[in-house]
Amino acid sequence: MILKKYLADRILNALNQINLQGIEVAVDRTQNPEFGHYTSSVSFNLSKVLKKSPYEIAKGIVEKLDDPLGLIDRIEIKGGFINFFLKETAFHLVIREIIKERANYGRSNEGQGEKVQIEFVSANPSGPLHVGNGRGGALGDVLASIFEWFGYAVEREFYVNDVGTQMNLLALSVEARMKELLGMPFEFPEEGYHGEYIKDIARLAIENFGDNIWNLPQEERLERIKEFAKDTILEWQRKDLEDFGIRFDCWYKESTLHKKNLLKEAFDILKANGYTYEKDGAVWFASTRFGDEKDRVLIKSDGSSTYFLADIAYHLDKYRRGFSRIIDIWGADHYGYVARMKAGVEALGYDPNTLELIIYQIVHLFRGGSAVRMSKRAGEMVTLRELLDEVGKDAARYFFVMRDPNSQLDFDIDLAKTQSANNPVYYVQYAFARCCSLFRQAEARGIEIERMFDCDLSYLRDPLEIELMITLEDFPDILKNAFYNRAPHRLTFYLESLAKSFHSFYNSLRILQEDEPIMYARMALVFATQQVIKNGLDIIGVSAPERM
RNA sequence: GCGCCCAUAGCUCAGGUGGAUAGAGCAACAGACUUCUAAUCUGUGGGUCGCGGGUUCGAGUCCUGCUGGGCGCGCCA
Repeated sequence: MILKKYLADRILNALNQINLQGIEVAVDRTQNPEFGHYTSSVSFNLSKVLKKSPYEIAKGIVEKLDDPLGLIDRIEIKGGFINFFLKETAFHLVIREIIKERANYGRSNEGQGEKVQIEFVSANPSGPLHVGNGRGGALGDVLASIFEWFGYAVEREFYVNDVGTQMNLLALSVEARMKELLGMPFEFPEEGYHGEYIKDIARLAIENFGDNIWNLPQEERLERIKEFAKDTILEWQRKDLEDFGIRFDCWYKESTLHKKNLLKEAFDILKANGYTYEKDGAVWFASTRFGDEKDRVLIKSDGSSTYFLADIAYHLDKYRRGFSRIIDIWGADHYGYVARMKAGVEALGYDPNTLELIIYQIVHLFRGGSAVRMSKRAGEMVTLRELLDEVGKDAARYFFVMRDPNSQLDFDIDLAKTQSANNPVYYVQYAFARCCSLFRQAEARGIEIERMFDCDLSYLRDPLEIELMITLEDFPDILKNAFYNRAPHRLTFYLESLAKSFHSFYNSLRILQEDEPIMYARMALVFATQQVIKNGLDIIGVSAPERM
């Protein structure tokens, strides 16, 4: 980014001299070496305003262009594009920058410590996490890291729906399985949870409670079973997420909202603002006034509140906790709630633009080339735990963030498991391990590794070296791109291209050798590469193994 | 029926704010290890960017109408 920024600044400077301010200048990498290292198409954008041809404008800009650091070798104007050919010394600045910044290369403080909350996963405590939760988890966690890299104070939060009929159903389901295991007559609840894990909980519950539980009145017994089942499942989820590399700053329980009387408070605000009305014995929220398709019920005719009201209360609480930006990450099946949620916060009096809803599409698992069938109803979901046990944390995280959240994800379990070139995770990790191995080798040979930090980089001039340096230069830009577009997958694509660049370089140019000036310069390049791969993998939450 | 997402090479997918000849991985084929890790590299072939219009210097990208697939449209949670 330092080079692109430098060139953009040069153009801005030149535009200033012809009295043009506030223009957005983009400088990009080129696809074709014929067009130089970097290019800008500003002249096309200015052509309308200035009523001159792009070529004339480009010429005007180039005439006024300065080069205080002396990085530009030559400039060509082709069809209005301004093509920059840089001297090799320009790219050496990138290496210097990385050596200076190290683990901070790519960071920015533009968030200035602003408080941001990202809420994700938030699975119901009615069963183990499934693979869909894995995608939401990886996406949320990586986005959170990216926000941190941009200087935001990020809180990761998990919302626990520990209230409502589903919890009662859970208790009834477990109780039934307990009776079954004990050989007692039992009746399985109509809409109960059928998964095998219910039997596991039942087994644990029998162990935990002993025979005494059956002496309690049913209501109390179910209450105890409910608490036990919920805690057991939450513990499973917490453990799964930890093994998945995710640690939440806060597990926020819905029951807390009730204890703090926040549902009533939120309701009163909506009412006071005139957005509620009664109809058919229920109380409604006029969300259509904020663009929702239809109005929504807040309080049902039986007097109980809806899940939606709890959600409004929850968001009220989020704002009160001082977050200036709130991000909810939801699966595609929750898309229908986006409009009403936005309407909710707006009706509470907050700027709906500070609430961001990120929707990710569903995950399909593939094994042996065919889709793995899953049925939520029958409780036949592939759990996150099973996936983790099978493919490991690194592959799982990488694969989940590998795709645009807007696209459905085909997760190829076989591919994630292969320890070969086909697996992009290994490909990237291997590049890192190679760097490490090289420094081990250097150490074994008694090479004074430290000398690379202030060596003469002018020996880096091979096209493969230049290409690698240009790729390294790109990292902060890619990160910015991933940040602004909430698109972590751009990072995985970048890392693969960086690894590719490195492997090509490594394969055809000798690093450790007799010629010391060349050796140290190349070692510095390897060091920079190693650092950037590490930074990228850190953000994704994938390990960078020193040996493979 | 309505809303949203998706459609790019045989397969899986990249292609912020419109920029030059649309890219990568896999698969296929042909090559490269006495030398720093071959979990690597080099080369070849492969395309009506779902279809039709439109906007403009320029469209895979923006608008519009279709087609096909996914998700959602409860006083469920």
